[in-house]
Amino acid sequence: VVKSERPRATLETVARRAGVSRATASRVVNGSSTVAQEIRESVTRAVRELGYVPNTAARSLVTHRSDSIALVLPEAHTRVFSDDQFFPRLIHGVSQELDAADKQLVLMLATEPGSHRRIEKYGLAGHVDGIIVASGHMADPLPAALMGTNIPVVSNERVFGGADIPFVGVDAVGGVAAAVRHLVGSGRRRIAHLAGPQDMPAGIDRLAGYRSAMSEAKLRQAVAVGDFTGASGETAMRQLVDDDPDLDAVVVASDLMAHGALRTLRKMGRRVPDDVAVIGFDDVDLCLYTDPALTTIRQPITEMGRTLVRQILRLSAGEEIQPSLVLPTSLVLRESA
Amino acid sequence: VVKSERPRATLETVARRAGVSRATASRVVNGSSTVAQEIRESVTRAVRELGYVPNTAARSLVTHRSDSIALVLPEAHTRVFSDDQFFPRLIHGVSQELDAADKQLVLMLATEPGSHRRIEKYGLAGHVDGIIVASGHMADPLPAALMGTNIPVVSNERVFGGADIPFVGVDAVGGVAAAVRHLVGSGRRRIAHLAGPQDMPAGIDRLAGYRSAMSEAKLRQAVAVGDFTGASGETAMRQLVDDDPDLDAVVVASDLMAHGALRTLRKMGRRVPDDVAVIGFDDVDLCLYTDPALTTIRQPITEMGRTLVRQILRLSAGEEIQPSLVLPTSLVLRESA
DNA sequence: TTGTAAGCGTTATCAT
DNA sequence: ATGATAACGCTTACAA
Repeated sequence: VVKSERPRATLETVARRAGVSRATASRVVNGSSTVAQEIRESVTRAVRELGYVPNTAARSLVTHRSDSIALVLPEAHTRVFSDDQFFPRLIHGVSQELDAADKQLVLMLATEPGSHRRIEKYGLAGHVDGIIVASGHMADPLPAALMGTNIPVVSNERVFGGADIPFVGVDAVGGVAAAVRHLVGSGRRRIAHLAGPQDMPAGIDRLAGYRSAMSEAKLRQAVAVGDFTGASGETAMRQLVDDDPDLDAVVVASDLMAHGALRTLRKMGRRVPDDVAVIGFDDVDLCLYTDPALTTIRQPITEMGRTLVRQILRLSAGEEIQPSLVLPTSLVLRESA
Repeated sequence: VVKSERPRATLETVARRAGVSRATASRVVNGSSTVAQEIRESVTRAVRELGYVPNTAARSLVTHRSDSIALVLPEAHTRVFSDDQFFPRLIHGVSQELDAADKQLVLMLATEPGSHRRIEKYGLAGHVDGIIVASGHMADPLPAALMGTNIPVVSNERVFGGADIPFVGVDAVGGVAAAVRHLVGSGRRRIAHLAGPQDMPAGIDRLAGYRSAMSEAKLRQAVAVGDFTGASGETAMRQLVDDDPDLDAVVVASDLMAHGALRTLRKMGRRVPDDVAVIGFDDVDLCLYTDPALTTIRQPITEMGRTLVRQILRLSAGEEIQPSLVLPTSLVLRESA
């Protein structure tokens, strides 16, 4: 098969073939309403016959838009490349919505401080119409830096420190509180929390939800901190049991840690849920396969990705948006609680 | 804080400030060697002071390069959004290497046939300098279609049907064969294979490795087919045991399926590895946390991503490349075999 | 070694 | 409703 190296059709070619000016051809391509039906058709035909596709470089040179959105993910962030599926699900949602809007997705993994400058520069350069930053730790300098450039930015977490970036989050506080209430409702009283890192909103909010529901129920609080990994879940769980051998429930800040907690509980001879009820957070596939199947707090990651895109698109279109949107979480009941 | 809305610096601005022509400024920015030291410095200074960043649209309009590479992933592909980590790891490797080359990563999820045309068109439009397709099934029409456009394409799997696309794969055949030999070497004789889908190279090759090593060892073969998910691993394992209650080992085509197989074996009262040895494929995080920890065949996904990028970059630079590269797999011994 | 000037393929302004 | 024409910001012959 010989490749047909026929030079790519340009608007000029299309115009000539349709017997109109380049301007008119452009109007048709961009769906302007001020073009005669007849002419519109002949241009459309020329486009089809020539296999014309607009040159985006030329287009964005004049429109100052790129029709692409950057998604920036902190590479080092524990959760990103572990198997908690946050990353793939987020991308999935973002990609879906971007597709629908016919925009491109530019993915940037931020190796901690190294590529920050590169990303900032890229944003500045106007190569993208907007940036979605999936921030990890609070006080991550990147989001604020990005806000400095006058390109639209949204985040998946509220970010402290100077800039307040519009964000789309999930109601972790409410989710954990609901989980605690569920436990209280089923008679549990010595309910501990296996928390995530306290320098990330994801860790902080879940703890806050626990504290609020526990003090509301006037129960004594017990907290151990992990780093969202399975291994940390194992050790933190051991500590929790050592501190209070009579504990009868634990709400864990991630499913991976909950999985670790389950292992520890088995090793320590506690039956789940009979002796100790366990509730995770995230709702990853693994929940179905733990023994027993893990009750968990589900957060709608894919939906978050979609919403994030809708927000950044509005922003880049110059519209006003709500500074924050919080998506609901839900308790998924399985066997462990 | 008032945003300084000072218009973005252009090459013109830089040139004027440095007291040179636009052409010379361009030369400095692009690292041409034919510029006097002194001038180079003053331009560099102007660039810094003005915060100049080249406009890529303008640049690619004239150079016909975009300095970006597309990574196309089949969205529907079971493995992509399950938790086998193929997807994140591949992206990780791709991103790393692209960063190093200062190229952008454009991510496209291909909703099965829907967005194929869109992607093909995008490639055709020359918006990217090259495309990496992570093909799922063989006979996926997309890779071949992309080969039709004269933009460079590489894949992670060999693809049949017409076009032969340069690819970077992993030695699944050798990996599984090595696993079988390991089992034979430790005295196992009734070794079954829990295979993956037979319309994907990933499923086919692993089975081929099994068959080759088994016939070499002159052992009777037993195969059941799953779809790479944990649930399918459970049912296929049950079938395998029902067919041969005395089986003493199983090589599974994915860790997720192996996890399912482990559950079934426990339910059926088989001890692992005492009664039945189990070996998985992939080496996901989960392997450390199964009970017992899963021995598995590790494939270097991240490295594959990096290599894929190196190949596509060469191709887009007009260099010749080897039509195929196969990365080694390795057996990771844990407790299950 | 440096400058001049001609594009690259669009969109957008302004006439007509 | 349509057509000239001037940008958009850059690279690259070609001249000097």
